[in-house]
Amino acid sequence: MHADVGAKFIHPLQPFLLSLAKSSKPITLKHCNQIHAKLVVSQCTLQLHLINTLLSLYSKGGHFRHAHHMFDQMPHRNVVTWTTLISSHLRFGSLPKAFHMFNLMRGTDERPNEYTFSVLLRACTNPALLDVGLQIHGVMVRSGLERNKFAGSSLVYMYFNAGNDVGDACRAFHELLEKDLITWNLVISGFAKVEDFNVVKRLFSEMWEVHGLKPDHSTFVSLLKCSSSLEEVKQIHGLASKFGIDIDVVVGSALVDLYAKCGDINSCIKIFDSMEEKDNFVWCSIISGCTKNNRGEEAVHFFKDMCRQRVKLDRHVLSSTLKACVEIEDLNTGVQVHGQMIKYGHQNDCFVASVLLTLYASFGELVDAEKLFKRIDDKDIVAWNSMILAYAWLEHGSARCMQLLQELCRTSLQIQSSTLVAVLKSCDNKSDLPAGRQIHSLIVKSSISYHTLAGNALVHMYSECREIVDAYKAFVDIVWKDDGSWSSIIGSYAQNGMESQALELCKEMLANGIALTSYSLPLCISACSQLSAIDVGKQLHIFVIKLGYNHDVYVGSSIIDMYAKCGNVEDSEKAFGEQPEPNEVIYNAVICGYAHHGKAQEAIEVFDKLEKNGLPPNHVTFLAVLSACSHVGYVEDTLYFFTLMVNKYNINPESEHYSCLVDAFGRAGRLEEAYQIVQKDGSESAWRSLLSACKNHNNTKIGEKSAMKMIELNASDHASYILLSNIYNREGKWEEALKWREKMTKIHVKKDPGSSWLI
DNA sequence: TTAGGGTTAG
Repeated sequence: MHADVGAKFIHPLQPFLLSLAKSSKPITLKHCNQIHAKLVVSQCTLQLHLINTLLSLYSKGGHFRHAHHMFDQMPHRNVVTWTTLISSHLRFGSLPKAFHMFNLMRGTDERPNEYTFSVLLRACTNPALLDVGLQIHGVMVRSGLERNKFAGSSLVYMYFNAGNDVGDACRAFHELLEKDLITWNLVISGFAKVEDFNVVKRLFSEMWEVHGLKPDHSTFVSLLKCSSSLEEVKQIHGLASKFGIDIDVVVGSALVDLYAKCGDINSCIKIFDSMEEKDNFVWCSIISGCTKNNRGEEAVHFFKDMCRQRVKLDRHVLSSTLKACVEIEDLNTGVQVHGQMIKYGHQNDCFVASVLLTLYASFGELVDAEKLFKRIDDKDIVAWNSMILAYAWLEHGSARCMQLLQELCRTSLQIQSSTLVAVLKSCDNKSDLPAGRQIHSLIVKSSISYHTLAGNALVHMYSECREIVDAYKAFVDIVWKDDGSWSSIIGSYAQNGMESQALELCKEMLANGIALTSYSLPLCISACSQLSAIDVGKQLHIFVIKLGYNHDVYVGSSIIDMYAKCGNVEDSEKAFGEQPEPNEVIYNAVICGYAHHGKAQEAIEVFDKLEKNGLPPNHVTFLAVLSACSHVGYVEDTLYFFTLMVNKYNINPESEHYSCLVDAFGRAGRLEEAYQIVQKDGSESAWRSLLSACKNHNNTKIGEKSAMKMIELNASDHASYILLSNIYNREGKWEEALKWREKMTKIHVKKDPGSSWLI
């Protein structure tokens, strides 16, 4: 005779202990020890129900070793003691120890009850543990607890999550002797996970209308989980309001998330604002919801609100905010978030650090990105992908990408197709072709070559490496060609001098039922520009209007450029005038057009307009306006814009900018000044401009220097030899002239035959 | 006294 001698007697500590056990707050070790001491002092250590409660307090507070130690010291144990400790092992993540305990228990007189089975089955919720779950099911049948409400509903849960057939879960559900709300919710959630909206709706009606069980927040969350359209979300939202559950923090959070996924950001914000209680989930949902709907600024705004309200930030909120910073290119807020990461101890968290790494890398802060990557605690495949992508953005980053890929192969992580796609992005130069081919073979080996994304990346890589035949082969291999696949191959042809073939592919794409998009349209339109194919260009322009892409800046700028290059300045101007919100790319296109047509005055006027609209001109804008001015011999204007670029806009002049300046001075015959400028830059193109000016102004002295320099920089360029020999010819220095012509033949440099053609 | 369902991030 032993245990629970005072079981019927209610000890003064019991209500207190129970209230602690029911509380959701974890209890400190000190507090647990104090209670333990009180039980010892009041000689209650033989009252098993009190000791069991204390055991569960130790376990729930995370004081696992103390719980285990206490268990070892206990002279008497009942089924509750064993179940509590098994649950404690599972809470701590040790499945083998939990099952070991279960086996030890079966060696005693204590029989497992419905709670014991429930705890064990809850641990078997992944397919790898289905066998274990089946064994427990067998033991349960022998215990006669299979149809028990608790044990049986855990069986339903196990089959939904670990099983491969919802039929097993349904059978377990129908066998149950008693079904409560939680049991119904389990089966509804099970079908919601497999996105069977019709079954979910039928179960919902049966539960409420036939069995009279009132749905709760959990039921609605499952209903929301499998709704896919805005209409369905609105329906469920209405139903939840009827039951008065729409204000629940969990349902509200799910609603915010789903409205965002359906693109109805206004409803999201409305629900968010109406919620009295806001937890981290809902803050995270609103922040990521805004980001998903291209409202990154608002996402950042919500984050700052959250900080002002001194809400504790978790890893979900931090990573969502950082994602918004990446989208809107907001480094300042990103740095603030970094501060908060350190404050809350999340600086080495994989989810958070991976996005911060991407943000730093996108601003070229590679050292910071690398530091973050090195410190990430348990790097997962996404963290590796982020770092590979960071290297891929670098110029000549392929070697580092390949090195990282090798390191990754040495880990136990499974490489994803996105990993290889990231490495392929770094192969953007002819010299990267061997690396690109290596990745191609890896893609074939890992049988993802038929994946659309991997195939598109291969086409793009071969195109960047100027291997058009291989690009086309990779394109042919893609089983499901999407808009991206077609755009990649059209771009590949258009950018490698095969514009008419690009337009043929465009026709083929349309015949295959793939519509023109904002990606493929600019490529096709610019192919027309190169070919001066104004008729096709006009047809594409009609498509643009029909499909509603006329306000897209990429499409718009390609149209402006196409008309200008085809010689139709009026239509180019008209297309410009139709842009509601022109950005700098649109302005650049029109300025370039004027430059092509020698309309310097108009180019300058558009430049002024751009500045007045508060848009920052970039290096392309300056190249356009400088070339417009230099072509017509506006020396002072060219100099003015060059100075403006350097002094006001802090743009470092590139060789092309210097060449324009040299060209302007050269055309005006101010060759000494031009010569001074060329020496500042020293590029081939600047010397070329100077040489051609010398030829036009018969300047032998500087011309000779320029040609020599040109030959030194590029010995295989025929132009310098010819220009030099022409200069000597004009001077009457025939022998010199002949010498340079002979030199040219010797090193197999031949003058390109001139060519011109029109469609 | 032990147990079961739900929402968020890269």
